Amino acid sequence: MTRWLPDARGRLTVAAIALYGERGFEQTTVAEIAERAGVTERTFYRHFSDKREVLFGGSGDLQATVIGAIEAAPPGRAPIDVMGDAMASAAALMQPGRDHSRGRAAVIEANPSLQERELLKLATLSAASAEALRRRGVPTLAAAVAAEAGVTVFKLGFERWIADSAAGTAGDAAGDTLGDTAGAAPESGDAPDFARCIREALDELKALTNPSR
Amino acid sequence: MTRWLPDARGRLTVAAIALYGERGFEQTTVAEIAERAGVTERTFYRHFSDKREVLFGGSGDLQATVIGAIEAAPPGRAPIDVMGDAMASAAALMQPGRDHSRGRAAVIEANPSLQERELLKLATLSAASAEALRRRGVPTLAAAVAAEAGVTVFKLGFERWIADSAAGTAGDAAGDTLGDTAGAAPESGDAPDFARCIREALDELKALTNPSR
DNA sequence: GCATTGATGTCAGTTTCTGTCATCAGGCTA
DNA sequence: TAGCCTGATGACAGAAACTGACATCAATGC
Repeated sequence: MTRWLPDARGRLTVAAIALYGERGFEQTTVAEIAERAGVTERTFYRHFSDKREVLFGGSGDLQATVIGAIEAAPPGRAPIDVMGDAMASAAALMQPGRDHSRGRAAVIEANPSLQERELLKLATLSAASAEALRRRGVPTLAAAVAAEAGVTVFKLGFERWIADSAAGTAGDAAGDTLGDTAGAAPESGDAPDFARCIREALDELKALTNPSR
Repeated sequence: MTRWLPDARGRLTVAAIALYGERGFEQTTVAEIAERAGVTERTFYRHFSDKREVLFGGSGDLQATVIGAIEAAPPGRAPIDVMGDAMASAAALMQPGRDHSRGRAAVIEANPSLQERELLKLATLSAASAEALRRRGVPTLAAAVAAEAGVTVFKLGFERWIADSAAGTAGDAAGDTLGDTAGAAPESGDAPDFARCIREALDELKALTNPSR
């Protein structure tokens, strides 16, 4: 007979996201999260370093995927394309969890203190990616710039992936804060493909820095 | 007769930086900062939203300078150069406070929670810069990318400006984590010029994204 | 003179986060 | 089977970060 229900960490994550969404991050106490998950407040802090970290439990996996993809890239490939491919492969893993990602992003967007944490995670990812590129022989500055570009592409692609396309019926183009409406949703009503969003963002970034051809 | 000593905010800032440097950020309590500044803890929180914010009191001025420079730039100038000039003009204002900046940077580098705050400030600066570029007629995506590049250049230039060149006698080249030793210090023993560091970083970034010529 | 204002003090209270020790199911070994 | 770890959790105390409410009183303006 088990002494406790399994996967306390998972229950804490679910409870936290639900409560943050229902009543807001600041209006939720750790004690409430713990209670809904059926554990003690102390147990929350054994699984997560603080109240924000519970929203970023997947960042380790994300980084591992990206770094692995960089290391597995063919030797001759340009750094920026290595980054693009790596981000696209991470995106593919996230594709099934689009609803989860949307809810999470909405919570983060509403709270500067969560944005801080997200920026730190992305900066860490960028630094680790640059280091991985360097191990492939890319010079220091070029590696840092390519890694930063890759993270930027990830952000841009994520925004498009998450953007409310085909939420209701067809023809809803309101709330498009990014200027032009993108493709990336072949059939109206389907969820857009994250990896494709990233590749599109990368192409546009390339066109921008190399307008001649 | 004045009821309180003037400039409580300034005294709090000085006290905080001193204590954070002496015994570390986490080992310092707000009560200690307030005591050294001759005020109560409550007054600290009237001037700064939290314990970290006291290190970022100048970020408002920095952003105002950058945005002002963007708006004052000649109409035809390329967005990336507008950003470079804007960052250089902000750098000029910071030049006299190099020692202060170094101490502050050391404290931030040692504390992830302060790095978070710094990343948020820089992201805010980037977003505001992009908005200012957009008001000049730069398309949305190009504005965002140029602004991001400008902030990156600021970071790179700052690292070089702060790097320990000519601390003791001549010929000390240890601790150079950035690969090649930069110029930017015409006479050995002088503090490097921040604006020049930024222009150099910008030139290298340009060379990187446009290797052909 | 006198009311108003604004920066600060005072104090109680909530919440976040940490250190420490106790508990006890499951697994391992004799 | 008995007995000893181990690891995850509970229980509890406490420091420190922050907040809200009200009081104080020099300076300012009428």
